[in-house]
Amino acid sequence: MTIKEVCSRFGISPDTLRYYERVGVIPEVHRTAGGIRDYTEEDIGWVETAACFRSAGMPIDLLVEYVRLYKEGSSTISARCELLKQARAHLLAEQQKCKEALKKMNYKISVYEKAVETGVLDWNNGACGCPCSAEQE
Amino acid sequence: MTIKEVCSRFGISPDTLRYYERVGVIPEVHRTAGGIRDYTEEDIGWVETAACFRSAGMPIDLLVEYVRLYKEGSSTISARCELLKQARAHLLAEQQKCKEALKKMNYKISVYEKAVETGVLDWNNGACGCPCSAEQE
DNA sequence: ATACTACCTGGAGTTCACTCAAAGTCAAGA
DNA sequence: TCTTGACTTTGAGTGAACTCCAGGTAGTAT
Repeated sequence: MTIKEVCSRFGISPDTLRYYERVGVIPEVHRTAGGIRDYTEEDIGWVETAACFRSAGMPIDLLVEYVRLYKEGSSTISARCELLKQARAHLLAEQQKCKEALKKMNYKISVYEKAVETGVLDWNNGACGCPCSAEQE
Repeated sequence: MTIKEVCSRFGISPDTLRYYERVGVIPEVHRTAGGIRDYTEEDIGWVETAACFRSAGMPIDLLVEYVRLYKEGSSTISARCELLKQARAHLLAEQQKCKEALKKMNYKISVYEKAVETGVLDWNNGACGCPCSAEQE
């Protein structure tokens, strides 16, 4: 599979894919005799994993370290397991932050929707624990 | 409340707080006669909101635009409402990406935990739809 | 054989969100 | 009053993650 096909499949630019390979977010990709990248299913699996974790905000370093350990072979299995658990903690923290932001956001939107109807913003902070006191008008 | 107290309350550096004010993520903060920032409850409300949304990955521009509209007064209420809905969509997308990454991560960890016990990595891709074919060893 | 397009590399440039430094001011304690 | 330490501004510097560019090669269509 060409780089272009992989790009359109995952919504990543060719520059980004080459960058990922260069810094080690994914292992070296298979090439044609002429030196052009020809992604195997295995390569694509790595790209999908990298794209998934990156889109969730996982830092590059962590993915690079994982690939480094992977290349070292089965002696690093437990190290990789620890790394993944650390990565999971990171993701759970991100998810929690999203949740909190969404809670706050939903409250703000509900107040604004009422205001769009009535023309008056009516914050009711104490009741919801949402710190919107700064926005009384 | 001094800048230091606000910082320790939200885990933000003084530089970051001043930066937020400078670029307009939060409105101008109240000052003492000597020109030193003295955060009111209202100011703190803005900081909390900014910190919450920023930690969830909301871009600075969006928050700046919201504050800009807020300062323009009640004529921008419906515009602000639209902006918040757009922001919510952004957060929901983030949350979804976290969820997908966690699903993949949990599968990988489960495989690795088994491998740490047995010493053998045993991917079972077809069964879970998880693209881990790149990591068979 | 000749275009033409997509790919290659190495390295420089960009964007975002801070973060730091320099030089000066404010405020409390000895 | 002097010192000390926290605050102020302006502007430059940093790190992460791309993104672009120049100059060259691969592969296909005519």
